[in-house]
Amino acid sequence: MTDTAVLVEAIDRAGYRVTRPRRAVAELVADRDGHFTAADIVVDARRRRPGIGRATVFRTLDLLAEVGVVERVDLPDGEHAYVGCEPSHHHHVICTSCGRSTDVADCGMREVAREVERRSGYAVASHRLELFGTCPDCQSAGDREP
Amino acid sequence: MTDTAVLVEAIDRAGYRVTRPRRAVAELVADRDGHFTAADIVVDARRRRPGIGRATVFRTLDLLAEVGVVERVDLPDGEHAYVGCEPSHHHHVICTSCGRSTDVADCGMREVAREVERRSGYAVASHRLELFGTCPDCQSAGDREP
DNA sequence: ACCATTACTGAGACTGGGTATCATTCGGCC
DNA sequence: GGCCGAATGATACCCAGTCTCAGTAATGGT
Repeated sequence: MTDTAVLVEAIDRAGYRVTRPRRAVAELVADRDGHFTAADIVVDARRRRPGIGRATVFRTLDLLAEVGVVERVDLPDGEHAYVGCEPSHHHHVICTSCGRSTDVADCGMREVAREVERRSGYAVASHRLELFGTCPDCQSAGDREP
Repeated sequence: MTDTAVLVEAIDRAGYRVTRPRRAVAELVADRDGHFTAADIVVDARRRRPGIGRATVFRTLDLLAEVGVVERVDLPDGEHAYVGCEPSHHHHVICTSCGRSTDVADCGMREVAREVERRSGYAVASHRLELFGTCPDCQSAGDREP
């Protein structure tokens, strides 16, 4: 969960207008804990902020992603989702049990990429890494009631 | 590009029926060089093998993925695509210029995953890694005509 | 070679995510 | 307060992927 103000400020700082609908979407995103889909936010919006159009939700999520305070991830089942995050290069570990996600720094990916370049001859420009597993909370919960 | 026979045999070996439409899709997949989408194959099929239903193409691609001779990847733009590959754990480097892809072994991902576990407390169960860059051919082509 | 079983197929309807259009509104600067 | 263009929302639309179901054909047994 991120703070609404951070999201709004990122929009502002990037030179985009801070409008009522964008504020509303930012708030809904901030209230989310783990990963969420555009559809989730659309539902939230319909319930808690009627009057906000579907298209606007999609546009605002795109915007938040562009601004770097939210990132698109692909779940193992191929579904597109978003997670709130800090605007710097990093990856995500996603809990397959509760959906929460945590940012992690590069953790040696630089070396892996270099090794791949050496072996394949490719000039690696970017990569996408997503890790899936069980978060600490769900691990202890699982231990107690298996 | 993979050999049609390998694809067909994988289907057979897994206990599925080797039917005419499946053979046809396998052939179209084998003829593809880089990554391709389901839509690509649907188009190919309509042109070169009229009579094969859209649903069948999707079903067969799923099947090939399940059998492990083809893998689903997510392109940087979020598009779902497939690449032909050997049936073992590995990752892909995808050329953003020509679309060709190459398999690469783990290259130290084990260590990265362990490091992530240490830092985040998550029990990492699986990961998805895709690398994007320029393949050797496109690099030298780019050097010549920039 | 024939048959029976049943997995597989094709056509088309359907769903759901995402985008395009366009008249209207409203944020932000003067 | 007023202007102007960016942003909005309603809706139509598009495309990927799935479901349904009656018809078909690949296997395995004989």
